[in-house]
Amino acid sequence: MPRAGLSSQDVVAAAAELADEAGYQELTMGRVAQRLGIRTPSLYKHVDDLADLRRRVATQAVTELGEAVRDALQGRAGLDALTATLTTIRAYVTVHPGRYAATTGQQLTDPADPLVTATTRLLGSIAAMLRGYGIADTEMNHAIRTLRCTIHGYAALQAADGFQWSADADESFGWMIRFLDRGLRTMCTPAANAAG
Amino acid sequence: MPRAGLSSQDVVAAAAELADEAGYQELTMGRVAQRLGIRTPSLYKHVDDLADLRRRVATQAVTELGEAVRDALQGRAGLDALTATLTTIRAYVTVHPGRYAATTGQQLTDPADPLVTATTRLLGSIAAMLRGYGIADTEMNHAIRTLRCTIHGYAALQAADGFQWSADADESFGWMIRFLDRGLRTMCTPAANAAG
DNA sequence: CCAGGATGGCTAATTAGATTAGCCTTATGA
DNA sequence: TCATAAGGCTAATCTAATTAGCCATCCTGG
Repeated sequence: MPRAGLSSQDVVAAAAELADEAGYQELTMGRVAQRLGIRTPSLYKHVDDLADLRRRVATQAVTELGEAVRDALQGRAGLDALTATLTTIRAYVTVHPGRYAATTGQQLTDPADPLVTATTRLLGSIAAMLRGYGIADTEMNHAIRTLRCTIHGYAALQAADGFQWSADADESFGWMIRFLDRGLRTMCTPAANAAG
Repeated sequence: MPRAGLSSQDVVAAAAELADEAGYQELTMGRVAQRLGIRTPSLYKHVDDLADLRRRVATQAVTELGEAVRDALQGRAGLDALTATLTTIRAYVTVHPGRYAATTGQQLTDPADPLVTATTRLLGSIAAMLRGYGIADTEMNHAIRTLRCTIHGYAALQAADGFQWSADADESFGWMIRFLDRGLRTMCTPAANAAG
């Protein structure tokens, strides 16, 4: 019988597509194997187990997202860069809800973990974007974490049920961007800090 | 043999405690039954299935959170109210990570669903808090959604791994509150809106 | 007090899904 | 050419959810 000749990458790719198409809860060893045209136990030649597969899908998602954001930031600064970042992330999660869902709930403990590396890279792009706002180095960590919460919250809610937010979801998205922009601009003026 | 005499509430309460203590991924029918001193199939006299149990835990979490926030907002306004809201939510998620984890990934489609009702109530408290900032009615939905994303993002990350954020997690939390406060204050001044 | 249904527990059995053990063929490369 | 690693397979095991059906307890009305 002809050999399929799969790599771990192929398995993860199939799993990612399945999660996007059928929902993250449908990401099972059986369905991934079926999609690849092999029997379930054969998957274990390529991934350790289901937890490993899920984590690899999450890693792929954060990696792709990081690359998309990095590309989107080319030549942009300030509000333009912020808008590009959030728009890119929204587009990614809309197209790949299953992949993003794989990232939620993952632990980020081991520094050598590829998922941690990918996350660090993505946060690095966000840091670069923030630098254009003149955020002081001492406050950079706080700003990154704050933005990360908002972005992750938006993405997680979007991935979970795509927002029921009736017709004005786009307006709310735009409002959120302006809100973040104003917050960043007022947080980095000495006067505003003194006033706080 | 003596009857345990359990109600659905008892089962959900046991499940919620288990999720907090052992982690959401350990929330299984078997472990809940064990904790209640009954056999697994007996649980089905009180809940439909595991998905139902998970959803009930999520509903309890959002309900408790809504009540805590409502209480914390008594007699407060502006930055004081914002701080109280976020501090309350952070405290809740720290004590009850498993319950909060149950809320992530739940669909909010059916308006008659208790989880949707509880979520609406919680968002209502946040709306009341925002009203103190003088947010225009036309922008209230945008503001609520934006704040919801930040809060959910923070809570989800906190519930997932409790933040690795070294020692200055408290400072970042304070920074985030000030950031939101400034954003809300500048978003509701006509001058700022005209400038944007 | 007693019949009788509803309730809430149980055991046994089924199902689905993950995982492991061990076989066997293909591909590869000394 | 043949030894061997890699990658597929079947069969079996294990865990967890779920269903079927039994039986004791409880409560209620006569």
